[in-house]
Amino acid sequence: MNDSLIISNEFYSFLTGKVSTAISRRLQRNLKAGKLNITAEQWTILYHLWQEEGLTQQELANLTFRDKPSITRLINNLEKMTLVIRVNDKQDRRSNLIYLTKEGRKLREEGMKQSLLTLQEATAGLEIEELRAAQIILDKVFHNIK
Amino acid sequence: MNDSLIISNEFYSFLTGKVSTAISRRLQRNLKAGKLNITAEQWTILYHLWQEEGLTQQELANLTFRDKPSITRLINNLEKMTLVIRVNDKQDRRSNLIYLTKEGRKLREEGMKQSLLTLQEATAGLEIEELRAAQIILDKVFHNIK
DNA sequence: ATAATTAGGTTGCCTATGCAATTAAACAAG
DNA sequence: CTTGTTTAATTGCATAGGCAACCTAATTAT
Repeated sequence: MNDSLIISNEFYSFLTGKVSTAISRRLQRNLKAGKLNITAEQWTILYHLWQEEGLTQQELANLTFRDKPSITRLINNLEKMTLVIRVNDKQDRRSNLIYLTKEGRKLREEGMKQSLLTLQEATAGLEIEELRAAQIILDKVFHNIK
Repeated sequence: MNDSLIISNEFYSFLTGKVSTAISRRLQRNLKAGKLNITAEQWTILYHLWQEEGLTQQELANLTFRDKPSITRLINNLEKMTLVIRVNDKQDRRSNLIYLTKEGRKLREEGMKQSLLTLQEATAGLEIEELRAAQIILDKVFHNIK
């Protein structure tokens, strides 16, 4: 058994979600503490819309690494909550352009605040260089299997 | 805006599941290619049982970082598939001890093979030292927010 | 002993996800 | 044109997840 096998179990458990689900749950808790009634997944959609509105569902799927049906349902729920609206694209009638409602825009400040807090909690005591190093390694992993 | 904010977006997207969902999907595909009709989540349960049978559901919950209801349902499905069985603990009648069936044990070789393949695909071209470094950093993150 | 608390599991409710199949619009080729 | 292909989105089906409430068995305290 070589070195890569020796470390595999531990490393595997990290990559298969241990850390990311912990972060996701923490984000969820922080959002709730900030009186935001949205899920962590809904946050990822809103996050991109807070940066740029009028994205198509396909673009949101690419940005959040989900499949199209997942986006359809997330947008369904966000629309029910009147945080976003679908606007049919006049240029390409197959596409929906997703816009925030006033209500959706109002959540931006608190949403960004709670996600930044989550990030700070997650990376407390870590050096910038460590974070960069981890990012580079994870990036390589992602490109291997994406 | 300080350094930690500058890198936050990228790093955040990695931590919130980009890499782990990619691995999970790859594992799922590899299991299927190996003719194993189990989900990646079921694999994580079987993985621990292949190492030690007779674990309680609570122990499996701790090992896989899931809550108890999630384990209840995973075991329900695995039991329906006749891969595991619940055995009521005579010492502590609150607990179920989970054992593999013959059929469940038979999946071990192929299951481990496909997960090892997935790990190798994910970490191709990476140095052992890089993996160790990433593991240490992710471990710190996990301990910050677990 | 008995009451109060803790611990293991289950159920209900709601959200999220992946895959496969489908519809409808856009585009390309003949 | 019109046929064939690609692309955006939706729907169906099945699994999985968290949280809260609950039940029962075990443990602790009085």
